[in-house]
Formats: sequence, C-alpha cells, structure tokens
Amino acid sequence: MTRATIKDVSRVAGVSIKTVSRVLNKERYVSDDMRQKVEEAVARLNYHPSLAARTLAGRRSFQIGLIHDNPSPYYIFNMQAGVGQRCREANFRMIIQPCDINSPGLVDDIGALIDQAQLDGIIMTPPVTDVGTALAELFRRKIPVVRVQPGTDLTATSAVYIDNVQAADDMTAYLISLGHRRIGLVTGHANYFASGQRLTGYRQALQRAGIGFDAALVFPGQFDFQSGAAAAEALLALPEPPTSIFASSDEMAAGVLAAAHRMGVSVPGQLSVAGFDDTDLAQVVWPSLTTIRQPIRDLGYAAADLLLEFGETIERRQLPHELIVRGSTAPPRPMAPGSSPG
Amino acid sequence: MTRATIKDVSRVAGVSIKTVSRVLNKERYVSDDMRQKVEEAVARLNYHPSLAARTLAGRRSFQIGLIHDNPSPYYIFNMQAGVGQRCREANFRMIIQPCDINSPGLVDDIGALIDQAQLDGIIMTPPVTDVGTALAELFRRKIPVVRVQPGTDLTATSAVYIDNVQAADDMTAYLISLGHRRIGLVTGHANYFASGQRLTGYRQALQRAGIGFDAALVFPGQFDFQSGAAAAEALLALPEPPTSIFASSDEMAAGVLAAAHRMGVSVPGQLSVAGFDDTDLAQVVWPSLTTIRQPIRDLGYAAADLLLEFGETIERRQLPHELIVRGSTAPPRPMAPGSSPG
DNA sequence: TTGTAAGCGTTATCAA
DNA sequence: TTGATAACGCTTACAA
Repeated sequence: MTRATIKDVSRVAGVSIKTVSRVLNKERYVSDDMRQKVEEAVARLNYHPSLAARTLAGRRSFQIGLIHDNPSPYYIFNMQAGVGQRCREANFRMIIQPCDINSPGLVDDIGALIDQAQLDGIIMTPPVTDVGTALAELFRRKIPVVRVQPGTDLTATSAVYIDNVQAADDMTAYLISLGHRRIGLVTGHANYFASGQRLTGYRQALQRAGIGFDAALVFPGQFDFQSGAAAAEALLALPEPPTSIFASSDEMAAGVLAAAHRMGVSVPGQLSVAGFDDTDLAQVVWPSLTTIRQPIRDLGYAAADLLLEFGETIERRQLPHELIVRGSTAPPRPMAPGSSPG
Repeated sequence: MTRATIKDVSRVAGVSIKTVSRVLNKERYVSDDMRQKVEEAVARLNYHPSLAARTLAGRRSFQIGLIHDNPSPYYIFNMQAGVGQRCREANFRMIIQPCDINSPGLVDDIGALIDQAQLDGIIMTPPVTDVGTALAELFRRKIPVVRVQPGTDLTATSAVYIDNVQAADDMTAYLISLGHRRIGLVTGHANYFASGQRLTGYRQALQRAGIGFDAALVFPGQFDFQSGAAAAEALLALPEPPTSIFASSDEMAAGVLAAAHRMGVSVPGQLSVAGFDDTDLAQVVWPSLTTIRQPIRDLGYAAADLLLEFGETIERRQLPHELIVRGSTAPPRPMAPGSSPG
C-alpha cells in the first residue's frame, strides 16, 4: 500500500485532476456537486497532498521560517507556540532556524534556507531583527518579513512589538504610586534597543511625578543574573539606598533578589523588587516578582498572522504589555539611618 | 534574478545535469576534474538545490520529525538543540510537531505529517513514546523511529535512554553514604514509567545498605511543584521525619524546598533535598539542588544520530546520567524530638 | 566514468 | 464551470 495521489482521488471521485486541485486550494468555480464528490474521495483515501509537489509546481511552499538567536528556552518555546498555532490554523509549516548573529556565515545560511525550502516568509526575533546584512539579504530576495520587537529601521518591514517606553513608565509610575521616591534602575545590555527604551520610560515617569533624576540610582547591567546581583550590591551600598529596584529583565531581577537576601535586606520589607519578564520565566520561577510581562506567545501569533494575512504589505501591530503584581510590592518604610520599625 | 537551478550549474560547469547531481549527492564514479568544475559553478552561482524537487524525485526528503507532548520549555529546547545539531551536520531538516496524547486526532495528525512532508524518520519523546496507537501507525507505514526513554515495547524501535533504576539507586546510595538513614521519596506521576523505575532504584539502594523499607516515607507526587510541596509537608509532619527527601523530579524538589522553608525547617541544616533534573532546569534555577541529571541535549543528539546512521535497524543506546552535587548535601544532624544543636 | 530520457505529484495555462 | 497538458527541478533507470 502506497500513498494516495491526486490521481487516485480524481479516479475515485470521477472527476479530473484539476478539479481535485481546485477543491484542495479552495478555488472558486467549483460546483457543490463536484466539491462533495472530491471531499468524499479525499476522506476515503485518507489523502494528504505532497508538499514537495505543491512547492515544486506552485508559487508557494506553505512554509515560513522562524529565525532566532536567543538563548532563553522559555522565550523560544513561547514564540514557537504562538507562531506554530497560527501556522497550524493556516495549514502552514514552521521551520525553526537557530543562528549566531556573530557568525560570518549568517547571511549565507539564511539565504540557503530560503532557497532550499522555498520559504514563503520569515519571522525574526531579537537580536537577529537588527542585523543589517541579514535584513538586506531578505530585501534583495523580496521575501515577506515580519520582525518581532525590532530596534532599527522600524518601518522597513512588518513588525509586532510592545511599547517598551510605556511599559517602563507604567512600572515606574506604579512604584511611585506606592510611595517610592528613590527607585533604582538596572539597565539592560547596551546592544539591545529595549535597554534604552526602558531607561527612557523610567525617566519619563520620574519627571511626570516631579522626582529628580539621580544618576547614582542607575546601574548598567547585561540582562543576566550576575549583573543584576552586582547592581543590587552597588545600589544597596549607597549612602542613601533606594527603597525599590527596577531591573530591566527578569534574570537581573532574580539577581537583585539574591543579592538583597545575601546582604540581609528583607524583601519586600525593606526593598521592593520589580522587573521585566522578558523570558516569560519570572512568573514560573520567581512567582513573587512584580513584573512587566511581554506576551511572547501572542507576539509570535501576531507575527505569523501578519505574515500569512498581509504578506508583502507592511503592517505594524502593537500588543499590550501587562503589569503583573504578585505578592506585595509593599510601600517602603523610611530607611533613614537609625530609624527603626514602628 | 531568479534562483539558480541544476540546469544553470550544468551549463556553467559545462557538464551534464546528471554529473552535477552526482557531485551533489557525493556519488562515486566522478572524476576529480568534473567534481571541481561542478563545485566551482555551484559556488559561483550560489546554488542551493530545491528540497522540494529532490523530495519529489527521490526516495528521501532529508527531513525528520520530532514529535513531543511535553510542557517543559527547557526539556524541549535542549532536545531540539541536540536533534538540530545532528541534523545540521547531516544537512537534514528537523520538523517539530507538538501534539496532545489525549487528542483523538493524534494518530491522524502524525499520519498526515508523514504523508505531507514525506518524512524520512521520526523521533518521539515521552510521553508520546508509549502511545500504542501512534506506534502502531508508524509501524504500519514502515517509517524509521527512534524513541527517547521509552517505557513500553522497549525493543520495538530504536531508543536512547538513561537507566532510571540505576540513577535513583545512585542518588539514594549517595544520601546513605552521607549518613542518612531515613530518606523520604516523592514519587512521580503514575502515568510515567520513569516513576516506577525510580522507586525501584530507591528500594534497591536501601536494601543493599540493609535499611528497611518504610512505606510511610514514600509519598506520591505528580512531577509538579505543588505535589512536591504537599509531599514535604506530609513527610516533615511525621513523628519521625526523614533527614533527607529525594524528589523524583526537579519541580517537585523545588516544591520540597519551598515547603521546608515555609515550615521553618532549615536546608541543608536539618533536611537534605535531592531530585531528578528532568527538565534541565534545576541547575539553572535552583542551583543549590543536588540532582540526577539526564543529559537531554545528548539524548536528542544520539536519537538523531541513530535515525540518520541506522535507519530501520533497531539500535539502542544508553547514555550516562550525572549525579550533580552543588552546595552541601550535609550529613543530617540527629532530629530526635527535643534534641538541640551541638 | 559520463550522459539521455522518463518520471515524481502537484499547479499553471489555456482551451472547451 | 470543467478538463487536457505542459511545466516545476530534481533523481532514477538505463545507455553509452
């Protein structure tokens, strides 16, 4: 017993091959009578069209590529889930392509993938989104592209994103609303555009509240646990330490927590910790953290949707972020030297 | 400018199409002269053969499927990394297929995937490995299959695995070697074969050490955080509580830690906690945990290797687990009621 | 060792 | 609204 082909279906249904093809592709100009016959035959033979043949003969391959260079399993997992979901709905397949943005072969690899698989479109996630040479290659090939949270050439391709400035503003404003006046900020890796955007949001909220910007409260990080911990140590050692620390990523927030713990600073009693849930991991692993959450899965779904619905047309879609408060981000007690709890 | 085809290459190289094909497929009986001409033309034209055409014309699709129903991002990520690595080396592509083992359409979905993509082979991870209907469908189609850590029909397909009995034995023996005599065990989800195997290893080590099996020290869990916490609460409330708790998964071990913390039991001062690092997450998120680690990425690599190297032949490959001790799994202090520290 | 010709299973084109 | 037929880019047989 070998695979059923379109020929088998046409024979069983008693119609021409072309008619079967029409039904398969939901083309117009097929009578209900024909359509029904074909559908019955397809079901009876358990027929599934060969993707290879469709790709070779037609203009589409029913495949899109997801290109990433992101070491966070949670990020990738959720992104795949979202893109995969939309692909399934459209009967498309998703090809995953991990890569290394520092590899000299990056552009060639992407080109080879597109050629070999005849991809119908590409989704890129940060930081691949902002590799100029890769983008140029895609333009050259005129292949539809959707970028997730791009940092440069914002209008060059379709894109999905959250507003990082607003998100950081929201979190900062929330902390201020609880009574915090000295809010430490651990910034993100300098290579990521999100880092600067988050700093901007932080400053914006402070200014609106009439709180002066204190450069001593801003400490550079690299998005990782270590730098979060280092930042917290520095910030908590200040003559006038912050009552709250806002880390620009969840891993750094975890680092802040660890350092505070090590230094005997009670959380949230003496210090409120907040962060960005960049990897979708914070809520799972550090459930008490107050975070700004990017809806990674939704971003993936929206990216695929844009690609499948609009193709070459450039569309942008902004998704809402969430401020997630779990446990208490308690209002700070005065921490003036010598003060003691009520 | 359109894609280069094999015809273009043959023209540029001044040889026949078939010769180009021979070089591409590394067939024998090609003179060095010809080979060189072809390789130059390929490089010059930046030619990448169409997978669709190769699949349609040939017997192979250069694609294998990875089927999973596993909610752990870390597990999936590492598995993909391992399988993907081996695929890249062989110039194969990996198709990811998430599924739901309780869905009635499972078998049909798998069949459709194989038909549409003409997959050359399938890798399955638990718990899909042990779905009889799915396995039967694959046998019917005579497609090469490699299962990761199968629980049933062990010799039915090629497989890669670690020895769970030995692993649990190792950990239990290690705890005993530190002086523990009362070791609690939180078992895994009853649906997973690994659960029973780990219980067996635990009992085996106890017996060898001449320690009687105490059913009161074994508490059923479901592999998740909650049940780990519940188990710890029950075990620590025993009249004679264990000095050590061995959880059959990392998430449960985390639950044990949390519960101990909540109950004011100091770790590792009064209680040693150990676990299985099933998701490859323990070392990242709970770095102090003593764990038995499955090398997930290596399992994936080995699975793909088996599939690509041996195809239909049934081969089994056992990989070593690792006992990872970080921080101290301190020997227990006596915990008799009323006793006080040194 | 190299080349020729006939498919592979679809879709595109054009005619009916 | 339906159908015949020529591609699509490669591999497989088979010849030379």
